[in-house]
This record gives sequence, C-alpha cells and structure tokens, in this order.
Amino acid sequence: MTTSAKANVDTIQAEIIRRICFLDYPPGQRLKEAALATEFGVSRTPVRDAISRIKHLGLVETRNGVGTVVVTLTHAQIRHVYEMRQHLATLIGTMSPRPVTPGDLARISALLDAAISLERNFDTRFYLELNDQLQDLIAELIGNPVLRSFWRQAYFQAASTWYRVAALAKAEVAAALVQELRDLKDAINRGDIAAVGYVQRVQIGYGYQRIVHHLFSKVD
Amino acid sequence: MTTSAKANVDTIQAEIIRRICFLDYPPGQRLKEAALATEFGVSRTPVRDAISRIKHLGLVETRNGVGTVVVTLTHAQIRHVYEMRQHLATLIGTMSPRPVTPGDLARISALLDAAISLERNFDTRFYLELNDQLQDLIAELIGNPVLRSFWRQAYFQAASTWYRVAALAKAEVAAALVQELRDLKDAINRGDIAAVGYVQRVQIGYGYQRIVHHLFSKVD
DNA sequence: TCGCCGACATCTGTATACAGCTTTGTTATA
DNA sequence: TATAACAAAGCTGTATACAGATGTCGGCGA
Repeated sequence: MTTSAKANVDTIQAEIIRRICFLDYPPGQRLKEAALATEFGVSRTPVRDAISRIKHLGLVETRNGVGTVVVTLTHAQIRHVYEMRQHLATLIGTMSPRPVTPGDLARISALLDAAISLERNFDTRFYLELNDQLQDLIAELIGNPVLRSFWRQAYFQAASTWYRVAALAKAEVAAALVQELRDLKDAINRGDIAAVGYVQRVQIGYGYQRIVHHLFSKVD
Repeated sequence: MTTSAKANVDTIQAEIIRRICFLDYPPGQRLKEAALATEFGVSRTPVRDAISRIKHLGLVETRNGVGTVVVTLTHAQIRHVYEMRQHLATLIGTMSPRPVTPGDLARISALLDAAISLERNFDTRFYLELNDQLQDLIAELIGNPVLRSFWRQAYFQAASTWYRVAALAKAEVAAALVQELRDLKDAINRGDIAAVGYVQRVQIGYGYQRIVHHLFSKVD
C-alpha cells in the first residue's frame, strides 16, 4: 500500500497512529523509518519527526540500533487509561460544549444506520472505522480545546486494546455500539451534551469490562 | 549561557519548555533552530526534534521561512487551560494516588520554609523555581501516569501566564504560595492526597482570578 | 550438546548540504 | 516624495551521508 502523493509530517503522524490504533501495527511490531520513508515517498527526516511525536504520546518506544516498537500496555496501564477516559467523559458536558448543529444529528444518524447494518453482517474493519468516526464527532462537540486534546490522546492509547476485543466478541460489541449510538442520537437530538458525556462514561465502563473479560481472564 | 556538555533531545526539550514557562522566551519570542543548535553544541536535527514536540504541546508555532515563535494565548485559551486544570486537580486524589513517603513531607516542608523567606524578600526567579518544584512534587504524587501526563501538559500551558502575574503582584503571590504550602503540608502530613487535590483546585481558582485582575482588566 | 565469542547486518541518532519560502532593504520610476 | 518592483539575506523543510549501537548468526571449544 504505497501512497503515491508526497505526504507531510502531520499526515504521516496521523496515518501511523491510525495503523497502531487499528492494529495494522500490533503491539511489538517494529517500525522501520527507512521503510516508512519509502512508502510515503519522503526521506527519513519527516518520518522521524512523526515518530518522535508518537513516541511522546506513549504509543511507541524506540531503542537505538533496534528500531521503533509499538508498546505493549500492561493491564495496569490499560486500567489507568480507561479510568482517565471515564473521568474525561463526564467533563465533556460540563466544560463549555459547542452548540449542536443539524449536521451533528445527521452524522450520528448515519453512524447509527451503519451500526445496525453491522449488527447483521459484522466486519471488524468496518467496526473500527465507525468507532473512529464517532470519536471524531464527539471530540468536535468538546468546546474546550485542552479537553479535546486530552480526550483524543486517551482515545489513541485505548484504541488498540479496545479493538483487539472487538475481533473476539463481535456480536457483543456490535450490539453495544448500536445501543450507544441510539443513546447518543437521543442526547444530541435534545442538544444535551452532558448526556453525551454520561453515555460515553457508561460505554467506556462496559468496554473496560469486556477487556477484562476477554483479554485479562485468559491464562497467559 | 552555553551548555558545554552535549545534550540529547529530551534535555533540549525540557530546557526550552522551561525557558518558555519561565518567560525567558516570552510570547512572541522567535526561536532559531541554528542558534539553539550552536548553544547546545549539537546540530539542528535534535533541536528540530525537540521543537517539533513542543509545537505539538501547543507552546510554539512554526512558520516556514520565518521561524518558531512562542504562542500568545488568548484570554479564552487561558480560561480553558485553567478550567481544565481545576478539574484535573480534583482527580488527583480520587485516581489511585501513590502513597505518601517521609521524603514528600520533607520536601514540602523545605518548600514552605523557602516560601516564608520569599515573603520577606521577594525574588521573581526564586518564586518560579519554587512553584516548579512544587508542581513536580505534586505530579509525583499522582499514581495514574495518564493523569500525570495531562497534569504536566496543562501546567506547561498555564505557567507563562501565571508567572507573568507573579512579576506584577509579588507580595500577593508570595502570601498565596505560603498559604498553599501550609495547606499542602497539612494534607500530606495526614496522607490525604484528595486534600492535596482540593487545595490545588482552590489555588488554581485564585490564580485565575489574579490573572483576570492583573492582566485582563488592563486596557490594551 | 551447550555455552561463549566475534564478525556482520541492520537500524536509529546525528551532521550537513541544499531547496523553498518569507521578510526586508534598496532602487528605480511616476 | 511615495510607491512598486526586485534582489538579497535568513529561516525552516527535506534529503542524504555517516557514525554509533544492538540484534543475529555462525564457529569454536568444553
């Protein structure tokens, strides 16, 4: 999958983050600057820049002479991320949210329709895309740019683990997504951003329970 | 102030952030990669790396052909940062804090003594150093690494504005620091990290009021 | 067969050269 | 004198070459 057009640093960063979140680069995967540079059609410099920032987000670690590896989160770290995400969720509604527009409602409706079709015919990749779009929509509803940044960061850290569960418990996560989107559509329809936050908080809690059940309970 | 020893990227990043927070690089200041490279005794590459990450933290902006400038926060942005910091403060105690050690108490006591001496003989630079050390201590009390990271980020964004007020209202901020440290020492003495968070929340509120009073009320 | 050691391959970290963009000072013209 | 065009300097963005570090694999000896 070689991108023909020359990409800039931000594009490269976003794409690598996306691949980590979507498990195209699973934990332990080694990223090679030279290979990425070739793929994106640039030199190693902008790739290094992008990786350097991703490293600072805590998604990868680089060791000299070895390469850059996608971090494997410990159970405790995953718990910490989810704990934080729950608290951030409740702040979404309380901290100067942006007013709801008709476009928001249209987007959430489209996502709900897509999720319902997903329930009948599950596709992991499509589930990831849907969630990604939903996270983007919610982030945009956050009026405080500082909170929005933190929300995104925490999402990046949680995503890969979350999506690992999705591949294991397909029907379960599809049903949960439909329910979540129904609740969110209702909340957005009323212009009640605080309710959006509470729905998120609850769903994050469910998500963590699924992680514990499907990943942590397994014997290593 | 030329650092004789060769510095690595992390050192350079921390030093530049420090200079921005301490207003050695005030808002609008232009940072030149070449000059910094010379000063730190390295090439432009690691300096660029450091600046790239600082840029991603929102402390500076880079324009091609012009340079990297320290951002000037708008009133709204400052309010957003302080709002976020207040909420994060309350989370300090609730999210799995690390147990208090005798070393913590010794450090807070030393800071209190220093603050008391500062009240009699104010020195802006010394005030900054004291606050910086206090922020470090509090960050270390946070058990959740995600929250700790967010706490630090928000501090970096708030610091320069906060310290701009310190130069204007010396007696006022010195007295507030003494009071804050007395409360914190008391809380830490009881091992009550939740109280530490509440003290922080209150003090952040006071700090924002001082900013509004001393900076925003002025006619531009 | 197991353990140790050394050469090799490979990857990141850094330095440096060059290209592209922006600003600014200067000069010519109305 | 004012203004517009132009040239030059300076900065960041990128490419590339080299140095340093680490994993890997084969051979040797006990």
